[in-house]
Amino acid sequence: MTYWLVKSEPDAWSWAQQLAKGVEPWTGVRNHQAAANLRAMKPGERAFFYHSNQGKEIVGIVSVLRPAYPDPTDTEGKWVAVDMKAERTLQVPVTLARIKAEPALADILLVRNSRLSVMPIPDAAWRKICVLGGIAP
DNA sequence: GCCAACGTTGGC
DNA sequence: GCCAACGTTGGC
Repeated sequence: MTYWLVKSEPDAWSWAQQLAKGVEPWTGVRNHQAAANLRAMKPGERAFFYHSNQGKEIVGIVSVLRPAYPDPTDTEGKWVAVDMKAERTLQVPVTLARIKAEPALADILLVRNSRLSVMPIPDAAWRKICVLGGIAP
């Protein structure tokens, strides 16, 4: 069971929209490392939903409803999408600043590689962020 | 708005 | 195959 984090610019797709819609295809990933992570996702695995650019905070949790399939927005057919389902909203959003202030979280890819949009999150970091977010892991 | 980090493109 | 130029992402 791997935990994940996915980024979305709230201008393009916000947590409020995800909550309202429930299930949404996660499309448009055009980076090989991120795409490899999408391909590794299994149904039922969970991911933090992070608002990039505006907010810069983890706001919710989604789960993988449908694993990797050809991204319908890719005409060449070489990239993949997954379907994400809204699970729950964090009691307290966990900001990037808060994460950076936490020595135990200094090594996560969100901090180490700010440009990666889909990444795995180690179990211990997942639990820590859930605590910071005011929810049970 | 700026810029660092990173990926991609194209000339050689 | 190297690397400079350029574009994009995303934090500040």
